[in-house]
Amino acid sequence: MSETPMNNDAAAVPDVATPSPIEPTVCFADFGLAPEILRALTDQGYVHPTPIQAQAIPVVLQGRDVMGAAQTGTGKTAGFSLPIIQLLLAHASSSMSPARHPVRALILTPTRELAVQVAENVKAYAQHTPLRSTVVFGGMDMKGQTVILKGGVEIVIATPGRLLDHIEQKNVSLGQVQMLVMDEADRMLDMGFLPDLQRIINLLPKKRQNLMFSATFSPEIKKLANSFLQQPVLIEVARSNATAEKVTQIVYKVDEEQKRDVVEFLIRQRELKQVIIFSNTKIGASRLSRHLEQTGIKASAIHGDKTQQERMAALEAFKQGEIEVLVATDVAARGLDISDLPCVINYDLPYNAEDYVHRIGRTGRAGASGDALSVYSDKDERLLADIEKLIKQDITRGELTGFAPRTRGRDSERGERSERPQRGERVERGGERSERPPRRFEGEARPERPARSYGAGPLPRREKVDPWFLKPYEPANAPRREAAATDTSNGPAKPKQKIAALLGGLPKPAQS
DNA sequence: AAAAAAT
Repeated sequence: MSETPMNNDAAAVPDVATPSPIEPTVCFADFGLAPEILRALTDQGYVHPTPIQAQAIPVVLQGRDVMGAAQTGTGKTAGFSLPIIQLLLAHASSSMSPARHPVRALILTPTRELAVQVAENVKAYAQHTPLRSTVVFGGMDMKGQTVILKGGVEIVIATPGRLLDHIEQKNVSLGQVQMLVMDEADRMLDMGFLPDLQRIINLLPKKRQNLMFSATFSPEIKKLANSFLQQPVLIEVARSNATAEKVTQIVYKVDEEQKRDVVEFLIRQRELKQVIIFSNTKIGASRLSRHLEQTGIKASAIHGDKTQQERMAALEAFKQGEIEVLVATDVAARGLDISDLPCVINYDLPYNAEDYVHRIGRTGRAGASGDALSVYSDKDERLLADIEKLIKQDITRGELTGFAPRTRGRDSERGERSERPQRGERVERGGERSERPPRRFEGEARPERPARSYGAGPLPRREKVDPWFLKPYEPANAPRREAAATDTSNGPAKPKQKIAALLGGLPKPAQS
């Protein structure tokens, strides 16, 4: 409910149309929220809180720390931002002076997109209040962010790295922060943000309210919670590893080379107009997206090699319905506010079984039904077994009735050619794509490839290229991030092993 | 074995 619904048409049912039948009907008006906040909620047509909101809002208003187990789409964002706004409102200043607008609430998120979404929600909820909020994240010019920070804001939503950058440059001070939110804390640990988190937390006043949200409860998360939450109230909405019951899951076993065509077939057969396809690799996402476009399906890729502008443009185009297919890496698996999709497709089975749950959590939300389709091949049997073990259910094996594997004559050459990574090939830019007519490479050399890349003569036979070769060269002995290492006595992203040490020298469990 | 994030 806090999350903006995908379909904004008037006929769309609000996320929370049906309050739990056991509970008496609760309204936002029952929480004693300020009229300005209720007005913002009314503006958006929200009346009834989701379960997590109903639980979290009163607890946060009491000033208690919270450990929340909830995924995106449960209304978590409103669950913490509404009471935060309410609490800050009690001492809001209407003065224009920056000094009167110190940062009082800090919300940290693992990914940039999530930060933007949370910020949009906060802004909407606080629109009738004098509270100011802003979002800071990497990949964008610092200047605009700096101006806003220096102007004074009460609520900052940030990804950790860029926030530290601003702190170091004295663009922002966190000495007055009263409330800290760590959203998707498990994800932040996975991504090696712990050292950054520690540095940020060290800059906050000791006396503050802490809210931590996590989709899973690994031992690491529990340690983190113990280290900085004070007698937290545990709020749990749905079991973290439970798959939504309304999601119909089907897996299709196909030849590895056919995955692409099968995905295309599924999109056409089901006439999918809003679907996310997950790929395990950035390059795979780009290629599949390009292939779909060549077959006339409006598609775009989103992953970490895209510029921030491209990522935001793709997301927006998808939300607007300008593109039908968003091919994504796991940048979009969690947190991203793309929900209520009728269908999600796994082009690759995720290496982490848990990610499967997160991926298919994009569909079948709020009582709606959804389909999660996956294609896999022989070599993925193990991954599938892991997934089924985690979700404790067998997934239906689907039959591809009507799918005609392409018997390619010379056509196969085109297929292979466009699939192979080209030397010097870059991830395609979002902008030029729409203007580019579908192209075929009927065996001819791509015009833009410089001939000297391969020297004179026929193209060398290309063996199966490992995409990692296409990464920029990094000397193995480069003294990477040494400064950061000395600073925190912790290197970069070495999550699991270092966590115990960071959390205060807990005795290591005796195991190898 | 990959991806995400500060540059």
